[in-house]
Amino acid sequence: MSRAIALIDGNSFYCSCERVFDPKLAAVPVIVLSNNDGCAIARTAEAKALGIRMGEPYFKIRDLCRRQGVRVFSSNYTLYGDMSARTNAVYRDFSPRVEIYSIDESFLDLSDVRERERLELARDLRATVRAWTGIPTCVGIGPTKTLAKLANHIAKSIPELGGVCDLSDEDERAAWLCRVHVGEVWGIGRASLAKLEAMGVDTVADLRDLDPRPVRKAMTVVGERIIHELRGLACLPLELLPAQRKGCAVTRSFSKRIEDRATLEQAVAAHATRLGEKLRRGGLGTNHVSVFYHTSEHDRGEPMRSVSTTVTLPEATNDTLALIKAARLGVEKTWREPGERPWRYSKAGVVTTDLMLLETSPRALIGQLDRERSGPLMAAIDTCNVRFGRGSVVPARAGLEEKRAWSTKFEMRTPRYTTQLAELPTAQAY
DNA sequence: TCTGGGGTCCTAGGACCC
DNA sequence: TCTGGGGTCCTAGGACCC
Repeated sequence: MSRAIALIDGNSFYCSCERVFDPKLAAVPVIVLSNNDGCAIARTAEAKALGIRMGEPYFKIRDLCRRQGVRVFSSNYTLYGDMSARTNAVYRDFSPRVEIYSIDESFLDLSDVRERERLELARDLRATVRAWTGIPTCVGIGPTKTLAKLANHIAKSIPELGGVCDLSDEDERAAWLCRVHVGEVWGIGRASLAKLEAMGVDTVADLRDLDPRPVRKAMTVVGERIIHELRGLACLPLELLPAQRKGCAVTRSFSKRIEDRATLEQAVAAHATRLGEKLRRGGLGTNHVSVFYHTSEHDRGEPMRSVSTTVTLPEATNDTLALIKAARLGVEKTWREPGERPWRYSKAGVVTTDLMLLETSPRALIGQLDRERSGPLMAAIDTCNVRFGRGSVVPARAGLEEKRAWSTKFEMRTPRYTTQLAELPTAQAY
C-alpha cells in the first residue's frame, strides 16, 4: 500500500484553547500575545479578517482591538501544553505512529489505511478531537511530509473542503499544485522565495518541475529535498521518538529596562534556575553556560551595548546552584560601570548548546562537582515546585517571583484550568 | 623556475520553523 | 510607556593534524 502521511494541526491553536473554557469567545475575534504581552502570535479567523498580522506589536493594534471588540489574552503555556497533550492522546487512537512536531501539529502515519478510506478517517479524527477536547483542527494527507503540510494548508484556506484535504491521487495533486503559491511550501522562507521568484517560479508546480541541481546550488540540499518531496519521493522520515535535544536556552525581555548590576545578576540567576529545571527534566547536563544581555534596538539615540560570554564548568551539571554561579560569573566578567548616560538593558538570557546525558557524561579529575549531594537536593526542589507550583522554592539569588520588578508581563492571562486544582473552571446551573 | 594533499573538528552566520 | 522565545539544519572557512 502507498505511503500516506497526515498532518493535523489546531486552528489558531492558542486562541482555540482559550475558547474551550469561555463559550462567549466563540464568535468574536480573539488574539493571544507573546511574552511580555508584546506581539500577537495567535489570531482567530475573525481577528485576521480585521487585518491583524502575525507578530504585530500589540501597542500598535491596541486601539483597533478596543474599537472592534477583539478579546486579547496573554499566553498561558501551561494550559496550551496540557491541551496539546490531550489532542495527541486522541491522535494515537487513530494511528499508533505519531510524530509530535510542535505544540499544535502532529504527523500521523496512515499508510495502512486504504486510499479511498483516508478522507473519511480524517473527518472522523477531526470530529473526535473536537468532541473530546474542544479544539478545531484541519487535516492534510499526502505521500510525503511536505505534501501533507501543503494539503493541510489547502484544507485550511478552502472552507468548502470541510477541513480535510488528501493529495494522494496524482492527478488531483497536480491540479492543486498549479493553484498554490510557492511561498506556501514548508521550508520556503523569505530568502528562498526571492531566489525562486528570480528564477521565474510562481506556483508550487513550477518549483516541483525545476531541475534539482541548480536549486541545490542556490538553496543547499534543503531546496533539493523539497523538490523531491513535492514529486512524492519521501526524503523526510517520520520521527517517532523525540530526538535528544541539542541545546537549551532561557531568554527573556524585561518588562522594564534594567540599569544596575544587582538586578541584572538576579535576572540571569532566575534564568539559570529555569534552565536547571529544563535540563533535569531530560536528565541532561552541560559544561558550558553562555550568558548574554543587551540594550534594545528600539531605544534609538541611547547608548547601545550587547554582551555575550561563555563560562566553562569543570564537568557537566544540571545543578541550579552551579548554573547560577556560572551565569553570575558571566555578568561579573563583562559588567561595565555606566558613565553619564547609563546603558538601559532590555533583555538577558542563558544559553547552552552542548547538552549531554548527565548519567553517562565524563567526570572531571579536578574540580569534580558533588553529584551525590546535588541530585537529591535538586530532586527535592523539583518535587516541591511541582506540588506547590513553580517558584515555591527558589535559590535566594534568583529572588522571589513577586519581588522581581523586571519580570515578564502577563496581564491578561487566564487560569491554568486543567493543571491546577485551585484554578479549575466553575460552571453554574440556574 | 613552479605552492602537497587529504582529512577532521569547530564556529559563526544564514535560513527556516512554530 | 509599549516591539517574543526557543529550536533545527546547513555551509563556508579557519585551525589543526599527519
